[in-house]
Amino acid sequence: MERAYYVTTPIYYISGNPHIGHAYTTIVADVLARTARTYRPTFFLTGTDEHGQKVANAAAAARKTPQEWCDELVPRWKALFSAYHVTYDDFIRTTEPRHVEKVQRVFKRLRDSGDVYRGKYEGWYCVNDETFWLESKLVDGRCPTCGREVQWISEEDWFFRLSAYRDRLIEFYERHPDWVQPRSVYNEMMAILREGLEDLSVSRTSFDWGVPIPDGGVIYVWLDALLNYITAIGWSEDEARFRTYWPAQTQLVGKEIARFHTIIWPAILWALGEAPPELVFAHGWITVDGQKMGKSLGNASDPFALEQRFGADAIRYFLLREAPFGSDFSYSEEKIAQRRNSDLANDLGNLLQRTLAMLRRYRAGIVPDARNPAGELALRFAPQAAIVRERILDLHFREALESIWELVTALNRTIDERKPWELHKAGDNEALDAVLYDLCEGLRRIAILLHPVMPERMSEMWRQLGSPGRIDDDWASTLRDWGGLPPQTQTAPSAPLFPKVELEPIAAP
RNA sequence: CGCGGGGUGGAGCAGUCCGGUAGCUCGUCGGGCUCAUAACCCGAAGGUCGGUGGUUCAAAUCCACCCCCCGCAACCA
Repeated sequence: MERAYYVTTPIYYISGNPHIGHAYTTIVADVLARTARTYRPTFFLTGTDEHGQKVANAAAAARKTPQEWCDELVPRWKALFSAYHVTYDDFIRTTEPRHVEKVQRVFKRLRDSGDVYRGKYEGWYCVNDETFWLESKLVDGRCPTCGREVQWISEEDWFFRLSAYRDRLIEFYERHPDWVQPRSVYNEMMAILREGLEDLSVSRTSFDWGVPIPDGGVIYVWLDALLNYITAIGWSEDEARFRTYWPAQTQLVGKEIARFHTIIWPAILWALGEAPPELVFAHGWITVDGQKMGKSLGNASDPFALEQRFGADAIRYFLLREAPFGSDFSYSEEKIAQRRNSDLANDLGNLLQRTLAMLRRYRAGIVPDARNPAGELALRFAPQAAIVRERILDLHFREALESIWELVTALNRTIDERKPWELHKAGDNEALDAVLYDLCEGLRRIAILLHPVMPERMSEMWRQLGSPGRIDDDWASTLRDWGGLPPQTQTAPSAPLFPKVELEPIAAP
């Protein structure tokens, strides 16, 4: 048995409603988790980041307490993930006692070890970004990232000795050139490391919505937030469980928070005597028609509306198929519609339909007994499971889907070449049975391979094929022999898997 | 000297780190098929890989300079 697979998303900062970007990261993590579950123990964590001044401000503006505000918003995230068939194993909220008490324990431990010390901090602080800025970085006296006004803050703070870990970080980066991906982010982080690191202020006294420090103030929200990845799996509480999952295999983050996860996070872990995650992957952003998402673009990016229109599975497919994972990519409803119609309806859905139609017409919908493990298709499919799994877990989703689509095309081509209708007319039952069996078994395998990406629609495909067993069982058993679909299986054709959707009418110029 | 992303057949994109026949999807054109969601299969046309110079036997890929586009307007992943 391989070591457990632990995958995390960032925990989402709930200062507003979720949007498609939140869905994106979480869907990616779900695909990884579902794939990993087909062969090894897996744990998939997501959650919400609920402390900090920005949340306190948002709550105050809504005339609610911060806790009320969070309690009302969290269900929207859970509803979003549910709408997109996300199967997280745990959803952690940073306001939960199980998290808060461990964060305090971390703080105490770091204080005892000297990694956190008392010092005075003066500097410019951006409330919105929860970040201190050097005067030289300010743009016209404003925050260089968000353009808002910054405040001069002078306070006694606790500091994390981040600078002490710089050399170790550089060495670690050099020894593990793939630990931060994609390459562009690795290079950027390495540049930051070479420039030098300052110690990090890890306490706040100007507001109180955070994890309390015993002698006053609250813990800096980023320190609080980062720790979720270990508090959720029992750090300092359930040693066996913690050792099962840590270090995480894959931590997904957006590129704007890469620095926290690839510089501060490993340093904190080292200070605690723990190893850094094996991989931090910083993905790009979704843009709308090449522009950043914005209110002015209407509700186009409302993930609930998108789900209603195209279906969760089609969007999951689109997000993974459209662009190489890591880079920014432009999405539009038109592109989603095109992918859905072309790849899902025409290539895949239609393949299922035509196969089951022929089976019903020629064989009363019953799978014939004609397994041929040495046939061309069987050989073609044999190596694919391993390839697909490897590509997915390497986060090469597009390549994984392309290799599955080669199989879809192979089945469509098979129909054209072996012409079941002619075999039927000629009364060549043996050849007809053989091709029908190959098609059904091929489809069953495609359903299994695509299940992590499109869990709901592939379960429906599985049902129409009449396949016994679980679609999400261990691939080692479901994909072992060309013959997993038992002869005499009664198929159950029904409505098209992916009905075509109308393309958006082109707006008049 | 602000930061970042990008310029590859009509459109959208891979390939660039680790130089060696320029690939994919859509579209177009031609052909095939009739089982199927007017779907499917085969073939073809179409590219001086933003520009200039350099390194090299060989450059989309490495180096230098230059040009152009986009984002950095909070539903920030």
